[in-house]
Amino acid sequence: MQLTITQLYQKMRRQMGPSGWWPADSKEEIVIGAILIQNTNWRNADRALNLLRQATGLQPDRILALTMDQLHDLVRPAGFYRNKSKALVSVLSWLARGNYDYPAIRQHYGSRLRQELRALHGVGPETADVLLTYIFDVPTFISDKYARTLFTYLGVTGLTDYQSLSQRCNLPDDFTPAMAKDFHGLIDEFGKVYFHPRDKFATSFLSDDTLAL
DNA sequence: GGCCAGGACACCA
DNA sequence: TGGTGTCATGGC
Repeated sequence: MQLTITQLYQKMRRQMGPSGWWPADSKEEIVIGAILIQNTNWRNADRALNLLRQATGLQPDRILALTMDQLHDLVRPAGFYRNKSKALVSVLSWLARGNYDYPAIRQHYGSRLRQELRALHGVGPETADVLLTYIFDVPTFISDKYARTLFTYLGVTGLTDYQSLSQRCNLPDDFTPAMAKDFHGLIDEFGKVYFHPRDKFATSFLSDDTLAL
């Protein structure tokens, strides 16, 4: 069957249930996790997250009070620890300037919020969209590797990099923040189950479907 | 022992 | 404006 974005979301939601994404106890934990997870498996990112939790309770001001050597040691298990430490400092100190008042920050920057996020060190196109969706409640389609693989699986061609899909896929206006969060979670959970390195296109409940963008 | 994981950036032409 | 190299760890 030929599906729209909304129909695809509904079908995945029916088959898989709520994704529960992003699993975290606070928005600050999501911000930190979004940086630690970059190009890294969750096991390693979670190790670093737990080291940071033990050391600081994941309180941004306590993280910003660490020396760079201390931060490096905590972030190390996640890999790219120099880059990620620098990214944590740049993003958390920017949020600190807004007193971690996310609605107020969103209000202040308005439609320029994404470009402000992109200007922070360590925030590329994907992390910016993750922060928009999960921190600022701006429903955004996150065209990460799993999304591109899924959409290719559904017959969409030419999805070579992040922006190739990002430019073509906007969420319908009726997508709420909760739906956007859930949709991304479902896409990534689907990818983990059905897209293995050796068998990228396993049989699934979407095998007979195509997608219309 | 190579490949990969919920990317981003510096450098270069 | 794009293409390529680098950043790092741990599991399989």
